Amino acid sequence: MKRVSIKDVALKAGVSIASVSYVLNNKINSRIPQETIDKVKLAAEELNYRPNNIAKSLKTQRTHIIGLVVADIANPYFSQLARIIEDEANQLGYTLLIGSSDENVEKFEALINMFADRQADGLIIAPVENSEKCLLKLQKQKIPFVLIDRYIPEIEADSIQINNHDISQKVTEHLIKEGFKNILLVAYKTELQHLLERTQGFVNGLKKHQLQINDNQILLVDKDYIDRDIYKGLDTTLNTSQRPDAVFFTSNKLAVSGLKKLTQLGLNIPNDIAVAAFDETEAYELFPIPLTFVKQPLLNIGTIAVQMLHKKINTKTTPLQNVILHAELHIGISSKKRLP
Amino acid sequence: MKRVSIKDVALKAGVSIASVSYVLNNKINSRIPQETIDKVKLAAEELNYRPNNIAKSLKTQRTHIIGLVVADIANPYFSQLARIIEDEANQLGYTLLIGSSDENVEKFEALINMFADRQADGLIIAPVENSEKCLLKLQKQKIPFVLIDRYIPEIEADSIQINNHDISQKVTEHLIKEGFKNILLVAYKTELQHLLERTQGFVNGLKKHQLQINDNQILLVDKDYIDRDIYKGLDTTLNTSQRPDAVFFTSNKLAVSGLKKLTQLGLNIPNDIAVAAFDETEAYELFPIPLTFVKQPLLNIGTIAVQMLHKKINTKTTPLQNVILHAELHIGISSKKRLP
DNA sequence: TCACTTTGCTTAAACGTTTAATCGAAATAA
DNA sequence: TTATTTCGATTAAACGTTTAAGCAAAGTGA
Repeated sequence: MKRVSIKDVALKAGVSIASVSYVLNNKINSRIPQETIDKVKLAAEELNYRPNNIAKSLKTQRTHIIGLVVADIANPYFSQLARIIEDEANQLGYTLLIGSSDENVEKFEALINMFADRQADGLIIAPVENSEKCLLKLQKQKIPFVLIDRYIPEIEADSIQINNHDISQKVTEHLIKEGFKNILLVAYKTELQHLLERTQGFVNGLKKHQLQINDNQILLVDKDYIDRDIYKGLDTTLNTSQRPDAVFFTSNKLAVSGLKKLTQLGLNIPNDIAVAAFDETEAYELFPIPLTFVKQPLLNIGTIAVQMLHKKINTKTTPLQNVILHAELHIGISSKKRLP
Repeated sequence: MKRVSIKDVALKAGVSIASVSYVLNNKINSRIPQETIDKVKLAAEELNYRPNNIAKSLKTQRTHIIGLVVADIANPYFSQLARIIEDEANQLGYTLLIGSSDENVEKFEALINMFADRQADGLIIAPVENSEKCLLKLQKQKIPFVLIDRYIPEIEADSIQINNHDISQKVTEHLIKEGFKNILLVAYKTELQHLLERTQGFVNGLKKHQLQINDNQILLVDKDYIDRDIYKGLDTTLNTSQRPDAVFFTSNKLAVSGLKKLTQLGLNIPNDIAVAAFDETEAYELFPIPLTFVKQPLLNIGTIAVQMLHKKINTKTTPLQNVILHAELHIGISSKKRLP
């Protein structure tokens, strides 16, 4: 039982395949009378015709596919974002292809190549470290893309970011205003710009309030050994004379790992140690007390990303756009100073 | 700057396009001498030739695309599973297309149609309620698929399930053995077979131990109003004379919502009320005490699903397979009887 | 009436592959 | 030498569309 093609419809309607194509695509320069239109549509209906997208794509050079490259689709941050992007993409007639890079350049490049080979109309990308050449190649190939979550200073590309520096400084100042003197920052060992900005925001927050920064006030964590590094780091730092009275985790995964450890240590939050975290995840909801966290505007990030990409796909020359969205600080109990 | 095609390679290598195709696909009936092979490969390399998958698909009727239909990619259960499936699919040379149905038949059917229109080689499907006709249609179209997580008794299809009934009965009996007398089951208001089996396992667990089941011992929740129904349900049931001393949540979302509520009510777990949950999610890790939960073999579900599908795609006549995998009961503190 | 435009529709090339069929030259066999 | 086989490669059709170009018939204006 073969698929029914435009040819079969043409035969049944008693017209040429060109006419069928024109009718079915509404490419009617007012040269096709209603009668023919009806004939064709009826035939298509009766044969239950479904257009062959592959043939269509071969001819039109459009696939109506958008590729999404995230670090890990199993990470709630990215899966929530992916869901938003999926909906918006479908809305605009695209199908979404998703790939996880694991923060690994080789995998990243393989994904990009795969999407390029599949001739995705455009890409939404959370770039990894050292992906500059790969992105440059993409630009050379004239495949439209927009960067999300992260951005690469060396690359002039459309992007959607959040105010990483400012919101981090805000978190820091919030903790300072609450009266915490010795805040520990837990961050990734990374060169990713958006994460460096979070650290910089922290540093500038301290500076602004004339607080000195000592060396072990920033705990750097290897992304591949989060639990190990955080457990060890917290163990040692909590035993120093300069024991921190607050911790600021700069990602959801760091926060989850850190909170587990603090709980295991039997520390009361915020009485023994205050906590602020980045991102929002279901996990925070089960923490015994409401957490203070930075809420990213995921809905905006996702929908704007798709819309920007859509525009780029359809009009070759769009001016470069670097959108900066604002994250919100949600203040819970975890960052409240204990009453003396 | 046009894409380089097989034609360009042929020209550069000084051979016909057929030869190029044969060489590049290793379709060599030992009729092509090494010299030509080298020539072609060199030319392809130098021109940086990338095959056009669309043209390839048009000709071969294979897309090397697998479609995955889940209820919601933002649900950790599905995003974890999706990640596993993505990796295994890539391993076998497929690209993964993901769609979320929101447990809605119309969206479900739209997704299936979209994947069919894109001529996915096969589908991995978590079917929704009332999707029978849609799945039958898929069978008629001879598109290979395997069902995961759920299954539809009316449809004879390949599937991968877990032992929902038995593991639920095991959870129930575990609670009974711990000494809990009045266990509340929190379940979805649904006809989905795998969820009914969880309830049935609970009922049979009680029966086996000669415990009677009274009406308000099962709290049915509308999936679209989880928080509302659970909050109200727990409020009322906790105020009855037959106050439950343990709760068994039959999904991760139900558990997260319920645990939030129990915490808000200031109840101590397990001293005031014991808890067991289904599925595994990051959120459980931040709950103050280790939870008792049912751990599904996600890695096996995902990899076996892809492998089964792969086999079905490549050999038209594979016997129907209904794999049943075993979930594990992880016993934490949340289901421990308080010492009297 | 004739020239020209409009209308309605068709023809045919093209998109980039795969692959069966074919073909000439060289090698082997008779 | 001639017939046959093998080797190495090519030709051309096909996959299912889109779309520029073309064409016959009808309509219009002078």
